Amino acid sequence: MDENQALGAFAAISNQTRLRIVRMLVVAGADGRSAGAIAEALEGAPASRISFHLSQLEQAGLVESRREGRSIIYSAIFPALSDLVAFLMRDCCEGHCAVCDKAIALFAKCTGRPTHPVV
Amino acid sequence: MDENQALGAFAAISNQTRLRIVRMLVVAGADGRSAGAIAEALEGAPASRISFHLSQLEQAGLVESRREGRSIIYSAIFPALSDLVAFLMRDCCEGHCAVCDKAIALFAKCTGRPTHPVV
DNA sequence: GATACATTTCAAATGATGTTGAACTATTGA
DNA sequence: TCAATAGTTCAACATCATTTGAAATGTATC
Repeated sequence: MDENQALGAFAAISNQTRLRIVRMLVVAGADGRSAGAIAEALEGAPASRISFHLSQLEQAGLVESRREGRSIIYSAIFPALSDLVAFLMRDCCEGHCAVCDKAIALFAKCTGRPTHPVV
Repeated sequence: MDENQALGAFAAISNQTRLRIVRMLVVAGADGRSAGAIAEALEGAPASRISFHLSQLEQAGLVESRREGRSIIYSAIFPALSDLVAFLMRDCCEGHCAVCDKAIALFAKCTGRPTHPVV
């Protein structure tokens, strides 16, 4: 992850609607959630607005989409989230912080599947 | 950390100058860095601009400042950073992701001091 | 192949953010 | 107390992001 990707990703989650979507998709894991279900969870939001924000998130590399029948299913890209955290905390305390190093390494192992092996 | 604090924090680090400052202060650890030293590292930036961004970061709760003689020293607020990460990844995979839970718990232990005990 | 459903695209209006230099405040030391 | 150093505040200007409904696209079902 380079600086521009990180800036795009942070800009993406600095909007209320988009932050809510990302958190929703983090909880949903690899299964993801359809655009319609996302819009419904964010009650009162017109479809065009959700679509705009979903495409911003996809642009930022934080979520991906796949078509399933009439629906489009969005899911979080977990490696992108862990890279983002790593970008922010890298070289913490002049590189002498073993605790952060460990946390960064652990985040890199989250795949979005609850069944992944516990390290 | 509530949603509004998280939104403010993400907005803060979605600007190039501010992201560079935060990363610089993450590396610097608890010692921090003076406003002048920060401006110098970001060559070409007028003092008023750095000052504006530092106050935005302080407003967002990500950095704090203390006066030392003529200088004002800024440093990262490490618990705020770890809370921010936790806010984003909380309840990952419907709460069934032991790896993320572990990583979140570790980040909470980083104090910004390279000498803190390795857990 | 017509209809309903799920979602995206578009253009116009609105609102929020970032940059600049000049003037201001606070601290130190001669 | 005067000058030098370190940062901050201000107001004007420029730029970018968000919301909206209406129209368009792609997919399933009758």
